[in-house]
Amino acid sequence: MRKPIAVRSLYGHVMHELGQRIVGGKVKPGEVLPREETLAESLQVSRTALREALKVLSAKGLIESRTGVGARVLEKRHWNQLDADVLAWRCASMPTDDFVDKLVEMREVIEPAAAANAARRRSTEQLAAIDAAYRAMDAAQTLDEWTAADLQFHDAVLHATGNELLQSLFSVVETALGTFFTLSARTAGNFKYSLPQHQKVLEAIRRKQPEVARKAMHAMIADSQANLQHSRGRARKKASA
Amino acid sequence: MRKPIAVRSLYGHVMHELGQRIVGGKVKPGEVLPREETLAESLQVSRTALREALKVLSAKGLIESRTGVGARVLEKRHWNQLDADVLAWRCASMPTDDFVDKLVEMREVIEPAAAANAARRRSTEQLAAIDAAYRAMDAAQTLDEWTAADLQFHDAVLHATGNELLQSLFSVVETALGTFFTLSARTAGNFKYSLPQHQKVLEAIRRKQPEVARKAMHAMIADSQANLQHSRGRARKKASA
DNA sequence: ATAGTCGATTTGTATGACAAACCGTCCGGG
DNA sequence: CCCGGACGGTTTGTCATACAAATCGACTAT
Repeated sequence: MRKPIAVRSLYGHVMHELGQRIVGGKVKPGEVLPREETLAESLQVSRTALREALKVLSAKGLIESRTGVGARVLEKRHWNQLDADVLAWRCASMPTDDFVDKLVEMREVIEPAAAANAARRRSTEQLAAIDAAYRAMDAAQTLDEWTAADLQFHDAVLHATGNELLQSLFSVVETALGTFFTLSARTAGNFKYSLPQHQKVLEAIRRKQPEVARKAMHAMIADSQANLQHSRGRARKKASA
Repeated sequence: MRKPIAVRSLYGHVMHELGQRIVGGKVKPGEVLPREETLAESLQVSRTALREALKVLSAKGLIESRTGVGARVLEKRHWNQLDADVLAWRCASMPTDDFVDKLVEMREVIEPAAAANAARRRSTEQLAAIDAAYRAMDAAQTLDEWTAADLQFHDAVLHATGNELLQSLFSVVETALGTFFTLSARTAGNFKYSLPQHQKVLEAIRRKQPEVARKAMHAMIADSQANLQHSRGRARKKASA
């Protein structure tokens, strides 16, 4: 009796399975899922476990259960699009260019503003955290180390704003950076190319220069976007060749 | 604050009760809740209903259940701060000045950027929706009508960005506007005073002038913030008198 | 033709039972 | 004395079953 290593709880498995089906478009908004008893049987779990999964999906705004009717898939407009799971499900298959653009746009809204606020209000400890992340990026030997340190850097900047609401948007930044690493052309060859840009952000926050920090962060995002466009072009050419 | 739903499901009641206790600070991060059987008894529900509530709270990042240990309240850093329920619970009692400032800050990050993007990309239908909301604000006779139309206006602007991730931040804007209406000094006397500012945003979006729209939205938020500061001053004076 | 009623369907809640994971304790060996 | 492993109590995780409540559609009476 072997169990997968990445052990998730039973209900977690069910939730992911159904969540991916919905977000992936296998069942469309307006449709109703099979009745709980049937679903539970087809997923090999008890109705209890299934129902807990449905409750959480309902909390994420994906479905709505009504007695006598069933669980209906809600319109995308009701989905909790910023939820980490929902974002992950949207990236489960290769994300569309359209979606990547929206992620980049979110970064452009969030991160320059965050950098500016961080430059205004960062504490000494918060600056130290950003600095530590920067040094970890500098010291990174592998792509994995770099990725982890990069995420830590952006998280530390959000944290330094002192606004926990802003920090909760990290799931968006995380997803955006994740797809960037997946799609980007340069990551394989020279994954450290954006280090100087990170340094500029760090220094601006250290010196408490909000507008400098904002522009530095903006430049960094714009550059990574250009990078994406570039690799997109290559992918196109490759596909049509 | 307004009550969205009159009758809630049983598990919904339990979830709100526990959610408020946690967010309100009655049980602090690190503490563990009583065991499920005890909690269920004290809340007069079955373990089934209680567990569904706990699952959803867990999905919102408020608690973590581990077998053999119990349900532990997580650090605030893990909370899903952008969740509509979590925001509502933070406003359940009179929100702290600190929290209101953070809400305003979020608006300053989100809405000017959204207005600019809306001005860039709005469709004819999306513009019509913003226009309709504006006219509803103009025609409002009561504070309730105004409030509803105002929310609709800001939602329509977010929608017009065409970025559903951005639109999911409406819960934040909604909460911010809600506390504004609760706390603001001017709402009682002349609740329509911000109509011209909304008109400027509308016109800029109509004319597809991103930077004009951004500045108009920014001015609107800055003004409402000033308004809040003003009523805060009065509240202070009153309290110390 | 329409309103009201009834019944079939599906979710909501309750209850009891057991499995699985966790924690502290106790015990034995070094 | 110190330390590691086994053991048992505690708590959550999952399952099975039963019934209550809500909903929708069809049928009936007027």
